[in-house]
Amino acid sequence: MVETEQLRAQMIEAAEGQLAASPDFDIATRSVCEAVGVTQPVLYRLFGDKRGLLDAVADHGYERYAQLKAAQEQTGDPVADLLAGWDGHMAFARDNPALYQLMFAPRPWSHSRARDRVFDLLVAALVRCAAVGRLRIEPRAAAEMALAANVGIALDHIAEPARFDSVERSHRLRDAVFARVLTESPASDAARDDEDPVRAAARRLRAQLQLAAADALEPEESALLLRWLDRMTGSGSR
Amino acid sequence: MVETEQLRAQMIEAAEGQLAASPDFDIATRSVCEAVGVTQPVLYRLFGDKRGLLDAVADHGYERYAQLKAAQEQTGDPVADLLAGWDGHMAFARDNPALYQLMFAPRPWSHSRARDRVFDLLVAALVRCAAVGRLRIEPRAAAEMALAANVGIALDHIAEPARFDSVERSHRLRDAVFARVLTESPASDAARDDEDPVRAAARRLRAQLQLAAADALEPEESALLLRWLDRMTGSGSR
DNA sequence: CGGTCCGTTGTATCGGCGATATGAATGACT
DNA sequence: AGTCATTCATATCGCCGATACAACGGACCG
Repeated sequence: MVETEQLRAQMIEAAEGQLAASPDFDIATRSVCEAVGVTQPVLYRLFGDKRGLLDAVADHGYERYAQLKAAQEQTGDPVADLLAGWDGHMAFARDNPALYQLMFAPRPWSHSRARDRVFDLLVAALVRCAAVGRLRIEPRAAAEMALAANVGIALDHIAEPARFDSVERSHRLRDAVFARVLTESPASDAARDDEDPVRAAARRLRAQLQLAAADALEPEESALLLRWLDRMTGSGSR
Repeated sequence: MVETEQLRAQMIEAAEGQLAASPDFDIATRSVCEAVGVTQPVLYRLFGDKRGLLDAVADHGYERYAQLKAAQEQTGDPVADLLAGWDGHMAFARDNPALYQLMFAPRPWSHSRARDRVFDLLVAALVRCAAVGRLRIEPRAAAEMALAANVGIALDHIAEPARFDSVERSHRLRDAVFARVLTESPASDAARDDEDPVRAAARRLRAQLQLAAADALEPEESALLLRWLDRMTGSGSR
């Protein structure tokens, strides 16, 4: 039944369109079914219930989000990519406010992993920064900070789109977060004065290993090495 | 008609209680009316529609928020009050997730000014910091950054309460924002440059310990540490 | 003191919603 | 060709937000 998958896609697309058009950020299952010419039980067979449909819409929103990110993160400088990623996130929220809220605002009983996948995308971008020695803290901790701040300012902007200095506000918060997350200059000198240089070197090696596995080591050896590096860098958060 | 205002308060209280108990962060007007023994038209006369009721609940939530803030922001150090305000905001979100989302998540056509009043509270706290020369940027710009970041990490925490290092995450973002917002040391102090960094760090750690106890230390150890920090920061300058 | 008028309340109901039971229809497999 | 499982459409249920309407009650005025 390939047609089933096409029908799923059609209903998700219709739901997303109606969600973007709806002023109250909500849709009716009846309306979605009528838009694609099927009856309600079809929806409940394909998605379980309304929440299942919304989860599918949120996951589909991640697909477009990932495409937008993949289309623009191609610079050689990972730090520039990171800053551009913040602005791209804001642009996505501005262009799809209802979908954005569906993806990033807490919904009870939501099974959508859209936010986690965006988190993983951000972690990858931060690991690329760590590989060139520009990251000061663990990538996952940095991603938690940056994503939370980005979502916060984006929801703020959705709630009050009348503000004129929204870009400046966004950049002020962005720079504040990344000033604490990133190092000032390219770490040709890897050692910061107030930190253990051994620890910094270990962190950099771990980032490199996350980007590309070490060919010279067996998988078991790599796993043990990563555990050692975790202990050396004191990463409490998984 | 004083009874009208009492009825309003009763309905708001009932709505807030049912909102906190409801797992889907939603309430039914019928249920609220039954809880206080009135019929539905009464609700629509007092609040206009369901959104009016929710706006009233959000504004009432601000009252409790303001009481919580007024109860704890009484230290002499405005910077310590600011940091404590961040943690108090997180505690409010943790204890009232549904109410918090009602107050701070974007709701279409919402006329509640709860968020703006919280913003004003934050501006006032930042102005007090500026009064002692600790603020680097304009209070309103600083409040926009801090509130957006605080809401972002709070909503993140509501969505995934299973995280264990939530306090560390919150403090990381908090420190990142305020590091850009605040100056390192009192600007009125002429000898700012030759201030002992150890003393500054000790002062900062003492402020941290006043906000939240150190989990890694025993109570006796924390007490001894506080005495040491008092000696390190006490005499000498200001 | 009594009548009229206006605001308030309760009853009943409307239209829409999410979700589902149930019989008809379709297609595959034996 | 017949049987069975799957899928679909009709009809419906229960709940919700919101409202029309008439009965009730008190205030004001003659």
